Amino acid sequence: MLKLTRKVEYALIALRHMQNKESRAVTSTKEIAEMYDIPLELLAKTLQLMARGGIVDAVLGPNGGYKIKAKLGNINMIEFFEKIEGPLGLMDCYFDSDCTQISACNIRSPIQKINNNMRNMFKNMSVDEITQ
Amino acid sequence: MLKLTRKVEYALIALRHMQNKESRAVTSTKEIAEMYDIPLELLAKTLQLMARGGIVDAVLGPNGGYKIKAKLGNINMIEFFEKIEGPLGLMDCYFDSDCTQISACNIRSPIQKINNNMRNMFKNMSVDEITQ
DNA sequence: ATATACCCGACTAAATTAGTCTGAATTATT
DNA sequence: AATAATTCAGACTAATTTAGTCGGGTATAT
Repeated sequence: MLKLTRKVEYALIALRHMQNKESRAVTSTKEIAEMYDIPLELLAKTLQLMARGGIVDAVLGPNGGYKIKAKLGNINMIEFFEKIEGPLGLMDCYFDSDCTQISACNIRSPIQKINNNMRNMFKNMSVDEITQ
Repeated sequence: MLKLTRKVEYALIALRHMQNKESRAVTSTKEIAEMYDIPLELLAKTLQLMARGGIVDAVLGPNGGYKIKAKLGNINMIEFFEKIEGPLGLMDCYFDSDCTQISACNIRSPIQKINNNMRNMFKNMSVDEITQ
């Protein structure tokens, strides 16, 4: 419970790696995958997610790759997580809520407290705090 | 990612339910399972975990059940989670660390920051803040 | 005695996450 | 123009984790 996924880990590793290069430089998926021993296809997918999310820019063709586009100090961890994994909440009843138990449930609002606390914590943390 | 498990939910529901009774009263697994439409066997297991963890007391025999034993204000959420789910960390490398990537990993210590922040948040939250 | 409740561990099923594969589109280089 | 290196996209399979079930035990009020 309460674990990050590999995709998030890989995304952070990739960003941290790119951050140590000059801003013009482009980094290929392969370079990162080999350096950190990460499955190439999976890393590719997370880089694509970051590209769609506007975090990095993709450069096509040979000698292509990615470079950081966004100001990482302006992206908080909730935004980051959600770009990569989708909506974030401690339990499902915040999304689909087709939970049959919901009418009887006595912890909905109390749980919201935990949820809010957690979201606030991550909202107050920017990506570059982690990657820098 | 970052989800609570059902066992934790069920445990909180059960505690909240018991907290609204007089302290002598005993509550059976069945009563809670029916009231909140929770699978009986699974709820039984989480109540057993709480009993082992000293959070509740079990009363055997007919008319038996559970009652709250610990001062819920003195139990923080990390302790609570760990009694029910075992060791808690955002990624596995804090426990087993037979991760082959670990030597190259560039985010170990940065991730520890997130991890600590999260643990601190939950450490500063007591169970009765949720159940009350 | 018997029935009701907790205890415990092994087992199965479902859901989620991790990882793979296949085929396409783009473009620098030759 | 052909080739090779790269990203893009989605379907697929495998592994892991979580959820839930089952069977057999122990304690005890009646």
